[in-house]
Amino acid sequence: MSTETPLDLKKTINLPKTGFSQKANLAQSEPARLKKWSEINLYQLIRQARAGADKFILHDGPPYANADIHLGTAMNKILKDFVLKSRSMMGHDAPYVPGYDCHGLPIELYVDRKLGAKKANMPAVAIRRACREHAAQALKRQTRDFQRLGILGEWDNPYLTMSNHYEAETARLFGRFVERGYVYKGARPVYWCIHDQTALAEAEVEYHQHTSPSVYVKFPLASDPALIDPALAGRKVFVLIWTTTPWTLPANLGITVHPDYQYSAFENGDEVYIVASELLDAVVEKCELRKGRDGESQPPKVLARFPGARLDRLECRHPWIDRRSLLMVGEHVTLGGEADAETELDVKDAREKQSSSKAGTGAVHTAPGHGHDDFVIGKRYGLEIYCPVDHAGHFTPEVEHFAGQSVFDANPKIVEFMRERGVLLFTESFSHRYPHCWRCKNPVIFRATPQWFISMDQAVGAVVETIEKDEDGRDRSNFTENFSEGETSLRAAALREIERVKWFPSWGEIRMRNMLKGRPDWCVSRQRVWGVSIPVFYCAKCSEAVAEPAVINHVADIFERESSDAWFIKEARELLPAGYECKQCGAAEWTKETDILDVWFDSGSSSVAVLESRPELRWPADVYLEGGDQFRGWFNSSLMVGIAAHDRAPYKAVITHGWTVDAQGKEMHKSGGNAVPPDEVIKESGADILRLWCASSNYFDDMRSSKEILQRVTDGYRKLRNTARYALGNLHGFDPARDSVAHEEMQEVDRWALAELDAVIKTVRAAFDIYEFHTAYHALYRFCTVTLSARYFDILKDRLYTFAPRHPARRAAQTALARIADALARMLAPLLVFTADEIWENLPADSARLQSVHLALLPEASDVMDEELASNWKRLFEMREDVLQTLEEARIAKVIGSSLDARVEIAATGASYELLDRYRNELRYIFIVSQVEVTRSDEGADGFVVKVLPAEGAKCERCWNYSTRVGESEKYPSVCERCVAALDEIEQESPRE
RNA sequence: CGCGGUGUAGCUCAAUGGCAGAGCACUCGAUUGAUAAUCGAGCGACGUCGGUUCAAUUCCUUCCACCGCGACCA
Repeated sequence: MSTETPLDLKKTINLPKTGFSQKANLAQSEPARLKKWSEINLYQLIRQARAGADKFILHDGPPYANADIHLGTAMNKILKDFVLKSRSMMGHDAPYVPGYDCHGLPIELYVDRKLGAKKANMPAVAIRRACREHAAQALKRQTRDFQRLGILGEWDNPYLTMSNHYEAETARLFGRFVERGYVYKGARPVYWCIHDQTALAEAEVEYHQHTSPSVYVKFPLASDPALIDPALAGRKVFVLIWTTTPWTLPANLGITVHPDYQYSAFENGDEVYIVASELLDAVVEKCELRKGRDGESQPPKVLARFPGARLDRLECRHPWIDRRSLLMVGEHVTLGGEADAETELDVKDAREKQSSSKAGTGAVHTAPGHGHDDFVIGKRYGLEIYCPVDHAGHFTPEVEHFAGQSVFDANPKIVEFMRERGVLLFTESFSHRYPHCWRCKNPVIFRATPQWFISMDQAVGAVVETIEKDEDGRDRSNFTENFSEGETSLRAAALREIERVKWFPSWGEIRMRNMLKGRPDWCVSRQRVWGVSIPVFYCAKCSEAVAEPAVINHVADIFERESSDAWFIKEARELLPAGYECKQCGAAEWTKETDILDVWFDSGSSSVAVLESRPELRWPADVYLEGGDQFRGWFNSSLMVGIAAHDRAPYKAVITHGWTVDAQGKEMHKSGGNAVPPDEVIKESGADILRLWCASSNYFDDMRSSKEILQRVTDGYRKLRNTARYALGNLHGFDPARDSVAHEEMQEVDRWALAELDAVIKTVRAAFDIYEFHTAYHALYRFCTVTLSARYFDILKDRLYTFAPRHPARRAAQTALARIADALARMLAPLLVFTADEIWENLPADSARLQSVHLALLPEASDVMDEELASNWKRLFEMREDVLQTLEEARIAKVIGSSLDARVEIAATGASYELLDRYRNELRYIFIVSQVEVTRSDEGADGFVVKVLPAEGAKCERCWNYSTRVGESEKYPSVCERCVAALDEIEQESPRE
């Protein structure tokens, strides 16, 4: 007892001690924690803990059940988990039912490829079975990966768009659209392979270089040319068009010009031609149109210039068919097509190429049955969607001169025919990129075929318009008449509803509105097998189509029991109500529609199919959260279905996130080497790192990810972890129930730290409230690094380490630490699900503590704000900056090493002096020096001057502070007066043997 | 080409019509009682051309770059 060694003194220091390891080892600890959560069924425990609370419904947008997850899908789900967990911790009952989008082309194509030639002999049901299996497998893998991210939800019972109930609901919702008169059947041009005789989806088309005949053709103006310009009165006027598909000319019904471009009418012989002014020279040169009225060569003489709008709704004649060709205006018109081989050339070549390769006249030949733009503008002008080409690519009999010929074979004949007729001005071979069939590699055509539509602009009224059917695409129904924007139209309702929705970020509404304003009718039919069949029947005798809600519901009930496979297995008769007869002709023989529904119709149905069928959910959802691509996708299709079902948007709020890009902001490509695969991050660093990355970035923008960025995130994680660890370590032996100190009895710095905590709590809660997780993260991170680590903890060390364990001042610090650690765990919980729970477990023993932090609520900020304390301490820390700077200078000058070697002398005046004087006895602890001397100086109104000297006295062996009183104690000769007192106290607390 | 978004230090984020803040990274230093830690100091930025204003990173405009959606490629 009399021979105390330094080692024994060291033992009287209260160093941090905790089971919370410095090294996270997340790759191992996370799976273990997941296992534990699964064993206690944490998701259900959370639901139970919030039973009866206000619900918060985040409705999951179903990812496509095809490939494995990538960074983007991981981020999407993590953000959803942030929302769910933060809302749950704000007291809501926030159930999560994840979903999967199972039908559709990508899976069918994948299965096609896998089946290869076998597919031809397989019935549709067998192909569907293969698709179903593929989807089931993919979603199983995705589920595993999503769970690994720490996302809690009903993973054992997700919603699948291919489940019986879902398919039945999808069919019923189609019936709902029918019931409300939105559904019609019409023609629409689609990619069509004349070799395979099938429609192709966009994804099945590939572009290759192709040589087509380029032709310049003159269309005689039928309207009075004086309507364009008086100078043209009485002249023979022609509009010049250019096309590389002469075979579409028999289907020409119009010519489109740009309303704002300038057009010129110029003389060639005794004729007058109209082209875009900008292309005048190029056309004249190409077609050699330099004849004056006298037949002599001359530069083109322009008779009039006018905007394209002047031509609107005038008429031309078809160059050889007795039919009008309507002049229309459209914004899609460009000045000249370009042979686009330049992408493969270098820039210099490309520039040269570009100027010489311009072709076109600024007046676009328009065949609504053979082009998408042509279709859209044709519809706007009420033109027929005319397609005199059959499924094999042959002209139908009504096409004079060319009937029965294949369109590509007819091309040169049409060119020759036009030359003979004198309507052809010029022709040449033209190489350009042209769509080809991905399977047979033949060039494809655009061809109007019958499709099912949902009208955006009117309730059509009649269930199905009677269409003039002649087997194959030559659909003569004219659904464009009486086209008016009704109050009850889907578009009007959608535009109304989006105003009621809260958009995060706010510009989402603008984007949605622009999208809704411009979108054409929704084509919901697909000529495929992997999806929900369009539940429509045709009378075998009179072709009457039956699309009745009652019949559709009858079919849906069968789907409910047997899935939509029933449509492919059963005869029409078995699917229809018993004894159903045709209302038109009384026959009872039926055929089934072979088209399936667009997958966007599937996923759009989810709000009704899921939210209304599960007791824990409700319609509408509080929030949808997806990437910006879903404005046109799921946000849109869900809105349509919501309106059809309930006249309401299915969501109260919509959150959108950006894309995951690389460090340069470029798109990530699997092959580009810049991709950040989530599974690798998890394996190397842990899911919490991935989650923290999501939390650290502003997801409203694109989210950059790279090695360096993840390294920064990992650094940040370590700082958070160490900060928590330090708090936990100093809570060793602290029992909050027994040892807590009342707020008034704490030191000011403790109360300051708790006030700072309150501020962070407010910031974090507010940020969570508006889904700004990065704001919360940065506030928490700043709190940990600056407030805690650099300031509070550093100041606290002396008190925590050297005071007797049960000293009230030490207990006060621990009381604050306990509150801080508890609050940190709660606030970090939505973001760092694993680590926060680990912190939670290592908090001081408390019998009332919940099993998991995820069962807890966010901390509340206390209402009391001590303004004076806050401003005093703000100023004190500003002064501290100056002191630290001066200390650094002294360190460089080798006056001191550690700051405890220093004595600080401050000469202050005015308010600075008042403040320093008031905290006179605290200053050495705040500045972490051994001695502080404050004196009043006379200079200036307010300010202070810092001087650093070596500390006086000797260094206390125990607390490392310098003191002139070291050695006063006989018992503890190497120790300062503070430590003598502390050691006496320790002695009393636990007398040594 | 159209619609929408973004552009602040190497990285991630702030703020603001009046000297642009933070943390990390980097450099240097201290410490060895948060130690594969901790503390300090230093370094470092408003994409571009104009305009409005006493004053612009902030408001308007041009252009550039990047991202998404859509259209085009006759």
